[in-house]
Amino acid sequence: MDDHTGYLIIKVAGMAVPAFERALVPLGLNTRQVRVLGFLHGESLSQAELCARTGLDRTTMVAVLDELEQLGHATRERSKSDRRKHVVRITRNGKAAYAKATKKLLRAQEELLQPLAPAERAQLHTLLSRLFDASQACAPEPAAEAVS
Amino acid sequence: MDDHTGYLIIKVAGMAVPAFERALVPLGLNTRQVRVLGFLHGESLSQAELCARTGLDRTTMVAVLDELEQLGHATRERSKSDRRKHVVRITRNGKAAYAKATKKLLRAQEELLQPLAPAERAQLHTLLSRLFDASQACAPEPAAEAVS
DNA sequence: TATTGTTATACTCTATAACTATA
DNA sequence: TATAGTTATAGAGTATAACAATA
Repeated sequence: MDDHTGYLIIKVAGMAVPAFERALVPLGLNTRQVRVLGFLHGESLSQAELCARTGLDRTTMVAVLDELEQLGHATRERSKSDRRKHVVRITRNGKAAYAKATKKLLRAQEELLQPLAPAERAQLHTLLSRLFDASQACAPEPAAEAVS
Repeated sequence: MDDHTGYLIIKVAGMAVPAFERALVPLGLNTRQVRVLGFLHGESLSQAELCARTGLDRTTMVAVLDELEQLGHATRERSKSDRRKHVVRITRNGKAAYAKATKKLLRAQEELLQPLAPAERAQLHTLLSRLFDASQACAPEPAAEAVS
């Protein structure tokens, strides 16, 4: 069973996940927090919209935003147009942290892919993209809108 | 961040894991059980040796073997040479179940890799092998011996 | 004293349901 | 009635420690 491609994918991912988590430890962040910050980089979103984009459920999102707020990387305030919603914004500190995190993650990825030549990395990327895109084509999600 | 290779690997693995688990549902098995059965296919091993090969810890192994024993796929008996050890053997039923499971997993893999042409699948396999082997070369584990 | 298998415990993740406030 | 956010709770999964039997 160990020589199957599907098993290899899972094994390599099993190496990647802790590598990325480790890379963020010096910043006091985890990958979930960085992922949420990434979606806030360009626009402010409600928690429900963040859930739709990240795939996290709303109870998890509450915890992640509690953490990001405490770190000073994001803020929550009531929406003026719909007072049920919280507008989540990334702070200046949050943007700086996200930039640092991106660099750390890229370096971790470099290390992970180091056994491959540049052309091979591009090949791998293309092949994985094809697999991922094919699965996304099956279950299309409507994009969420930004909020004021 | 979504366009990074490391993230793609994790995403594709996130598709593969539930696909494999789903493929085994009709057999009443999970991937962990099948993985353990695979190591028993050729030889009988103690629980500690199974742990060394599968990477599962010994408390988890107890639970997995309880399940396999109840399903009639494996047996435990005390080793004659060292009465602390349990010799774990796969049964005839267990071998049959493992054969069926392997077919199911292969079919699930076929489906997962269906977006790629045969040559591309081979390419993907080679690239992932290189990444996996490189990581294994860093942390070599001594192989466990069989037991009577 | 160390090792094997076992049990008990705790801790993390995740999923569900219930509650509030707003619409 | 439905939605957004929150809280509480229960379940699976995993890791740690303690224990009995054996070496």
